[in-house]
Amino acid sequence: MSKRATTAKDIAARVGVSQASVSYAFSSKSDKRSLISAETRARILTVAEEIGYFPNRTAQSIRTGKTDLIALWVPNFTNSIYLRTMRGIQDVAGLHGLDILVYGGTGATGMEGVLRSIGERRVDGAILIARPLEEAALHVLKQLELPLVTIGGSQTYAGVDSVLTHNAEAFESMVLHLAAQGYTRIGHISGPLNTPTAQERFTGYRRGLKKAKLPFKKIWQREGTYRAGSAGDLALELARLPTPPDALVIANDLMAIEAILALQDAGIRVPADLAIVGCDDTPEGVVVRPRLTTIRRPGMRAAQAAMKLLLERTQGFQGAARTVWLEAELVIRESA
Amino acid sequence: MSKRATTAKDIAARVGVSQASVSYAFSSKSDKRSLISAETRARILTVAEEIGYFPNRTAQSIRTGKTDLIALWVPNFTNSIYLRTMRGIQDVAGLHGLDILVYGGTGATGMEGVLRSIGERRVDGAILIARPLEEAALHVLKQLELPLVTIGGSQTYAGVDSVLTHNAEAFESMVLHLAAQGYTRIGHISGPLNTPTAQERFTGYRRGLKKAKLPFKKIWQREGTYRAGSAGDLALELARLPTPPDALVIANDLMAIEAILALQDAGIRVPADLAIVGCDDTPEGVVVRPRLTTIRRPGMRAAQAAMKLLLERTQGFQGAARTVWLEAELVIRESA
DNA sequence: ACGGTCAGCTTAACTGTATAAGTAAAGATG
DNA sequence: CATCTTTACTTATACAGTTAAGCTGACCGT
Repeated sequence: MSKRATTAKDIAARVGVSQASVSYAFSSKSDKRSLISAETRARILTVAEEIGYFPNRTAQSIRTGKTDLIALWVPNFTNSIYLRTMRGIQDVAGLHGLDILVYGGTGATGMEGVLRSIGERRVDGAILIARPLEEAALHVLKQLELPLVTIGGSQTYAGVDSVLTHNAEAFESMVLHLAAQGYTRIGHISGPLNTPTAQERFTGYRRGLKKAKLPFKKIWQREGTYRAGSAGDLALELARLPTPPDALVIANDLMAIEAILALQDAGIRVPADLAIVGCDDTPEGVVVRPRLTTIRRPGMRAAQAAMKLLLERTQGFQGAARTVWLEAELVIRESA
Repeated sequence: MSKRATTAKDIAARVGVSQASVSYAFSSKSDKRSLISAETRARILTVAEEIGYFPNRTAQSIRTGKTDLIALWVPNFTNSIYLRTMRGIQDVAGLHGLDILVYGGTGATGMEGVLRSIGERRVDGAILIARPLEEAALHVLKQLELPLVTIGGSQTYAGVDSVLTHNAEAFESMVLHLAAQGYTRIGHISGPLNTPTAQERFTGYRRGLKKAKLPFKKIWQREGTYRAGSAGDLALELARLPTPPDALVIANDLMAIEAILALQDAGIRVPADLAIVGCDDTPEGVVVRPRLTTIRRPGMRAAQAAMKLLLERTQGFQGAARTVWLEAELVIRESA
């Protein structure tokens, strides 16, 4: 908004009509009453084109009460599944004329700053990807009476629509897949067990063992961080046990790949000596040798489901909070 | 904006002051005139907190002429360098109270839709990452008289601030590095040669050969796509030449990794038989064995530089268009 | 010829905020 | 003690649009 942007009034003056007519020219949705003649409309649009005039969406918002903006709050996005989801949300949003305000991590001003901004901007809705919500944050968001959808995180919140993936089931299936391949000593490296996702995956792993009638041995289980750095050592620890596991279900691809590389560096063959599976289907999984067998969460479909929930709310749906469950998919490659 | 959001007027009524006082309470920047007493201000803020009131930024914008919004137009973000840059921009923007509208690819409504939206939203500025701009798009953007910064793309546009990376120099250095390692038959797989980036990298490669006094052989050069799918075959073609190159400079990591994997599948050792280097420093490069030697473009610093240019413009700087050049960095790992 | 309808405009009243200008009371100054 | 400041408000207007309501003239049927 360098100098002074051209306004509807400018166009009106130039064409010789009232400002209201300019507004009608741009919004004419063949309504009940006749609002403007095709001729006048054409004259207005022509001049607008020449001058380079667009209606000011900000001014529109203040009158109509809609911003056509949705807030998207993502974790420090490095994980490609969030990227898929972001893309999906963008695509659907684009189809509905919505633009996206992206908030990353806790931003420069912290969680509170993000919430404040979301509130001040009067967005039409918000989507939170894989964000564990603290009580205080949830309270603020609810007070905004904002259509709100969470994606992932293995958790729902009272009164909030959410899209979740059947993670436990996927891990269960993965264990059954391993069992079917003949693996019998299946270990696990989890995420931080104070997070719901890590718990859920752990649960799925144990349910899988039970269904496959395989033993759960605490000694074959380790708690990791989901992050880079420690999974290699944990995998080596397990591999060097007197009775080592013959397969390892690892809670995400990042750790799984670290494990593969560390094992190989130590001369342990994957999957011959120790099979490895991960979860997330990151691009790196296709590059490691052996290619990583993993679980693909439906990022794109989650995005679409979330947008559907959100749009229904913005269009007035008032019912109770809903939860959409999506299936994850096994991607069988070479590491198990 | 479900029902009717609470407004400054509501707060005013509740506290028993005028709407203007509420406005002053929120904006009081110890200015020249005394605008509101600390006492009244506290009462107002307390009530606002209770009700959960935030000033409506949309309404503020229309009055002040600033949206505190910047548009960020990124390619179909799958490449991690764009992620680094996005993160960097977010961080800096956050520090200045700016929120980010993200537009991806050409959006659902195409390039025109994106431009229209940027225009209508009256953003305070726009940053375009690695977007080759068509004449028409550039025209529209200029007509908006919008602070505009491009990042990457090896191209500048008249009147537009830009941040570029010394790509040619980096490729030149890389060739010199290879020469220093004793490689003498250095080939190249480029990106699509109708793009400026691909040309620039090609140029750097040739300049490197010249400086190292090594021959450029057309037969050791192939044109790739930057995308997945073809680089493996091209690398194999080169490797099977009667006199094959002993090192390959490849225009990006994605193709370089494909090349490594394809060569290894064919029993060709990397780097013993054929060394490979890439460009971008993607996370996959750390996962391939041998680890990929590559060029790291300064995504974070590019973001910071771009924000600096943009902020200067939004704060009124009117000078001629500037170009900031950044150095890329060699990341020497194992593949060469 | 005359009231009625309706298309096609204009006028005016909003939207939520910032801010200039006005005002009443208290405090400072001579 | 009268006057001038200063403080702390209120009132009113502007921002750039939307939209209800009013107005005008052309066309219509009777």
